[in-house]
Amino acid sequence: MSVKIPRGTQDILPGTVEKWQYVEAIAKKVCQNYQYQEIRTPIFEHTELFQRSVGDTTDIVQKEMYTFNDRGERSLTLRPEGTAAVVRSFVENKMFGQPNQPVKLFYNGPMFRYERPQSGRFRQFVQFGVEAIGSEDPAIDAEVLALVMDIYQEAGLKQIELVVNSLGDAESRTAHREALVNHFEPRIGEFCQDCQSRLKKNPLRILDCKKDREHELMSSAPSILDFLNDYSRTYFEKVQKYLTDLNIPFTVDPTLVRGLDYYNHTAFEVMSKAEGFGAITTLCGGGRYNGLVSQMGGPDVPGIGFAFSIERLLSAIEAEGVQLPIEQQLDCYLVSLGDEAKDYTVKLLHQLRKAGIGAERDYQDRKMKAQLKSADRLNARFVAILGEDELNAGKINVKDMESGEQEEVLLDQFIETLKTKMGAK
RNA sequence: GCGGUCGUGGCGAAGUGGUUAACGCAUCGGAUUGUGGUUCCGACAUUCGUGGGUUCGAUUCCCAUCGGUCGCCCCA
Repeated sequence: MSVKIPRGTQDILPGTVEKWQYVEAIAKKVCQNYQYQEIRTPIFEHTELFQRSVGDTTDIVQKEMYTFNDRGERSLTLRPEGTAAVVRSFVENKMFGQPNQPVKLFYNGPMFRYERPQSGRFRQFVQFGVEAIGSEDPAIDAEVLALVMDIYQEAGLKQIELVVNSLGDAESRTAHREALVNHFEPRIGEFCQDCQSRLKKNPLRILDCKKDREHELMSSAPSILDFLNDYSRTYFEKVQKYLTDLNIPFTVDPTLVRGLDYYNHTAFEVMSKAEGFGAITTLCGGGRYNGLVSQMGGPDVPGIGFAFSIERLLSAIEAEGVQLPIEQQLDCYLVSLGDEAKDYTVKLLHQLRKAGIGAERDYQDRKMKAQLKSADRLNARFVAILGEDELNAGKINVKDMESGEQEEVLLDQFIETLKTKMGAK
């Protein structure tokens, strides 16, 4: 049996790759408008980087990492997310010393998680992400949120929802967590298995359990928003004010949790509301990570960022029925008949291309009818037909595939004529 | 890590324990010795994911395995 593609990975073939190029170009363009610059970091990092930043107890670190030892017995890991590496690079390259702060970066590249594939989930997937490191101004939070919503809007998505929450600082979170445990623990036996394990791991998750949604303890559970200290609350209110000023619709969801340890204060998700999108509706996740930079050995500078997967963006585009303007077109298809003409076509084709004209020919030695069929399939605007008769007369037939009109021109004037015709259209 | 479901030509998709595995699309050839997108005719799976078992005989039944797909945990 032949070797097949590894589980959870995919080939992106011509016909589909154009969609990727299109949305990636949009994302880069929007980042340029917001003055974010691209950063490229390695596909793999020292395992320790993710253990320390993402968190030892998270699912990502505990069961989803592609970890291996290299020949020097170093433990390396294919990156499961982007923020850790960007922060590592920020510290390692001393970007905190650059004149313009915050440092505003974006990245686009493959991430790897060992999981069972399902709708919207792969083992290798591409994340486009943004990080703004070095500012703790609610305005930068709003900017980052505006940025991602801009990308989705430019991509044509309408049925999306921005959900925000504040996780507060470490102090607020600890107090809230304690309150949650106290609230649920006495009657945790009435909840599902998942919730029972959530109580210790991440009690906040109990709140968005699908099975125990109706339990009376749910609605009476303490909200994180009641545990925010003055600074956290004011900060969150300012972020919301700015979003409102920017006319960016959003909803506050006090049960919104982020899966990685380093988040605090502003946390957010963008969800798709499109019909039939599948069980996983999160398109984008992000939040603030004050403290991560210092934890990685840098100065105590704050940061905020997000990441979305191109796969899910494209799924959302498909679910909403958005048509991307990526029609392929060919300027000129060269039809040749007879050995002499075919030989001549080699040169002519090259001349066309050098003149900036997209050109193609037949390499299967097929009949004229079949060559025209190919031209049609390639969506050729013009076809140039060169047979023995034309060649002997120093001429070539130029056919407009839309009107069907055909004109015989001198070979010497062929390229100029074609350019004129193309410009006229 | 757990569960549902599926696995037949390039694609979509019928089908049966038994000598030739429907059909549609696509492709290629011809009708039209040099003119496309329409039409007509013709060609196109020693083979039914892989391995094993039951059987006189399996693509069809059973088991295992791999993979797709959908869901759970979790997440982009």
